[in-house]
Amino acid sequence: MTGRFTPRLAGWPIDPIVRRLRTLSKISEMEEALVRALSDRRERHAPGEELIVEGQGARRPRFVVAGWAARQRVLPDGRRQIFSLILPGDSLGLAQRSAPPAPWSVVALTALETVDAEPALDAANDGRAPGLAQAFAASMHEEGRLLLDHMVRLGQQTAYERVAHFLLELQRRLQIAGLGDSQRFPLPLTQEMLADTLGLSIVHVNRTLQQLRRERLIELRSGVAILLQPQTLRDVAAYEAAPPRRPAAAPPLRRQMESSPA
Amino acid sequence: MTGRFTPRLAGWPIDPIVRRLRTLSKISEMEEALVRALSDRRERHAPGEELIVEGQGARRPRFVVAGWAARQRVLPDGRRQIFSLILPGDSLGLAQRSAPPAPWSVVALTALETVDAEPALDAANDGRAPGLAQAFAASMHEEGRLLLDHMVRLGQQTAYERVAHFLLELQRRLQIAGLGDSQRFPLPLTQEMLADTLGLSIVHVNRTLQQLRRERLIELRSGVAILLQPQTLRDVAAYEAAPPRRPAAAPPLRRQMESSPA
DNA sequence: CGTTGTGTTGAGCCGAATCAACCCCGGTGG
DNA sequence: CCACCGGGGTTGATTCGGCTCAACACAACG
Repeated sequence: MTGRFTPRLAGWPIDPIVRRLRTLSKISEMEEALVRALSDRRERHAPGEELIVEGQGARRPRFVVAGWAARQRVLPDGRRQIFSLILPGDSLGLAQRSAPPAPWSVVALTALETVDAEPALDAANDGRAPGLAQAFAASMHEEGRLLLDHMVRLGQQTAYERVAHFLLELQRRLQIAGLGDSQRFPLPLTQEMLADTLGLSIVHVNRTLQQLRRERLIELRSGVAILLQPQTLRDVAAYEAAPPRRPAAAPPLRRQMESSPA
Repeated sequence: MTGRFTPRLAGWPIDPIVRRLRTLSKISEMEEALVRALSDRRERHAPGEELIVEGQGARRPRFVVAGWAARQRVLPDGRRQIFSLILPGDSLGLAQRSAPPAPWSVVALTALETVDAEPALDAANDGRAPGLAQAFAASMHEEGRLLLDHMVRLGQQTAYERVAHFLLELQRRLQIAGLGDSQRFPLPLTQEMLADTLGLSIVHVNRTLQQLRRERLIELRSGVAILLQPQTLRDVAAYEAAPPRRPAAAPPLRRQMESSPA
């Protein structure tokens, strides 16, 4: 389904999770074993299935082993905004244990495989797995950072910049999970999903992707994306993978907003 | 500075904080006293001052007593996106104690007054103030919800909807803090700040506000906003103050994105 | 009294949405 | 085996929301 990238190392299906956690914190042998043991409670989800329903009490925390999901909200008139994509190795509902009803839903975009993260989370919370605890904390911070990145895309960037920036984000995240390399990665999204993510129309996503292909910056074939010129993409998208460092522009102000009807 | 709304009850300057915490959780007498005692460590900030610098280690947690601030990021080319406004009663850096460098900055938009929240946070964390602990947790969830609301505005709504929706959010938050009522509230923002918040140009913010005034939905005078027809605004903005409840549209899918160069 | 910041207004342009076909492909069922 | 169907991708024509540019008004301030 997700192409040649997904299974790869048969026998180590939860590898993406371990790989990602390792980049977030130092994980002990015991902790890794604990995570690998999660594969017991595996679960499959069909595309379109809602793992978290907006306004409902939280479900149990899960890790995504394979497939993609989306955190989203749908407006009364049918418009939908995808807040973030949930990729293999990502967690889901970690912070929602004693939380109020979620103001968003999570739906499977592709065929999806998850495992119950509760045992790992418990171990982290009661001090048995400090490495995991730190990794989970880091994971939640990363999530927040990605959310803000996305907000900048939506609020400030052009379609061209948005697509470039978003592809770079996917490349980086998927490489961390052990899927794809510094250029190629699986991209099992329809243009409609991309549109709902990036706040663009389907047609315009299509044309923007074509422009990027025409300019030989990217290549798209059968669910696989290739960044032909990652650096050029980073330049056009003002993409910075790591926490940036700037001189800080602090705009002052004097008066308040006034209105005089002309 | 912020007009007739800000000081009001001289002698109870941190009232907004207490009011807001009360709506988030049940607060005991002792906890309230603890919060009121924070006014010791008051601090003033000039407009433009950066309370949190992007990429820097966290500063201590604070409550805003009076004035407005913004959580924002500035792009290399000068564009800036304001992620959220921080109003009187709001907290600042509650979750950033043992956190990595913030991927955003916080700057004072008006003259600002804050107090050190550390004593309250400590009391909440070590079990002395369970009510505060719950209020802080709720506060962080609220913050996340507002962030997602904002993302929907940026990604899916028109300028007209965005402005209406945003004004409604401000009205609700300020009323909770005890500033303004169900219609009027202080609005010490320049149109440029509004533009950077809503992802619009200054000129277009101006025209959109004028349209809302022309249609007699709002009124703006010397730093005070009045929602003349809140319900109409709610309708046009698809605004829901409380966690919504929908039938859930789950879009299925089949194939992956394909590309055939025509 | 100039200067600066903010709000306002008009003209023109452009990025992106909309509308409407059409193609290709895989699946289905007669 | 093939006609049909539906989802996804592509394309052209057209519209339009929002941006840019440019000027000007007004108030606060030094």
